[in-house]
Amino acid sequence: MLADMSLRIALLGLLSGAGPASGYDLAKKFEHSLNHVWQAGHTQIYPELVKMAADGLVAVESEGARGRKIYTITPEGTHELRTWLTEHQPSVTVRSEVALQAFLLPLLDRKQAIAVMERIRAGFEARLAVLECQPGHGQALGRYALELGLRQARTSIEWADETLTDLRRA
Amino acid sequence: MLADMSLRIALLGLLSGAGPASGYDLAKKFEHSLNHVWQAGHTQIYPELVKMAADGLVAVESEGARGRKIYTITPEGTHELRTWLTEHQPSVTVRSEVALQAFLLPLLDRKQAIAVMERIRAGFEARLAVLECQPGHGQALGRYALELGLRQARTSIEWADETLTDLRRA
DNA sequence: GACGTCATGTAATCAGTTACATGATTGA
DNA sequence: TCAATCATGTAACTGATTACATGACGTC
Repeated sequence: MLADMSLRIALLGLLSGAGPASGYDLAKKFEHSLNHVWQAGHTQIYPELVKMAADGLVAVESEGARGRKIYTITPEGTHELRTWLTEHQPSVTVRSEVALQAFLLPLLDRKQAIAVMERIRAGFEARLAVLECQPGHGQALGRYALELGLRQARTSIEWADETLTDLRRA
Repeated sequence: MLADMSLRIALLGLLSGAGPASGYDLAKKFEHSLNHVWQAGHTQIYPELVKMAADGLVAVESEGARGRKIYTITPEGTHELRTWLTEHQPSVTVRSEVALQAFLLPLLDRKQAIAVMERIRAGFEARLAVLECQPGHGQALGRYALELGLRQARTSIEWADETLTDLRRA
């Protein structure tokens, strides 16, 4: 078993939850429903599907028009997915440019710090707007993650507002 | 200018905010104060400092005992840092294993889903405990980011609790 | 002298992004 | 016929992790 399985798991999860799909379809789903959870472009997805097929986790169900290849999850793939979900302790490596800017904010003078915080706030606001427009509130896959994203966005906006108040008062 | 400056910026920020330091010192600071914002080990930091010195952003101030090299930020380094802070629009690429598990949770049956959520909750609780023990509440650098981290951890725990209630009711 | 911490580095590998490349189909 | 979208891929590069390697200094 590989060390970092996240991309495979995300792909297996989509195939399991939303049925057979092509690499192209999966890339679209990454762009839309998965974007606040994990990211991957088609250049990463296509080769990964080939490797996963070689490992027996997925199989090409059929080849449609325009060379479209429909992948299905195999029983081994389903097993791998379940094992990861129930047994893998998720790592908590954070790498956030926003948090980094917040971390370094005290290096700036008051006026500049306020301007940076306002931009950060606007970013969170935009993110919240995107999540609110997202379907999947009632949808099976992704509804819990969406709720978490919404709450974190709202919390972040509150934090930005209070930080701005603090900066303006000082 | 490079595309991804985050590691450089983090190093410049630490040198600017906490004064001259060795690669070893900087690696320690990454482990302690920066860990909830950005991650980097010494194997990434040492070569990066060499490149940054070549680019004139930092300079070796002195060489101490045991081959210890003390780096200082240069005026060009300070300029690069300020420019990034005030002008760079932070990217919002999220890659969270926890959120991925939450996303895929509906694939599991009720009992398993509850067990996974309990583990996720425990993870957030542990994270909160670490952040609460962290100094830097009053400290210059990192206090805003710490406050954001604390709020997000608390929000995540609330989300986990309500999700658990929801799962148990169903 | 042995152990732990301080202190620096390289090499191999893996994950992820950007740029490049090709061709089919659909609709204006 | 032209443009947009569908659909797949490769190659080069950058960022990050893991494993390996070395040696100095302090203290028990």
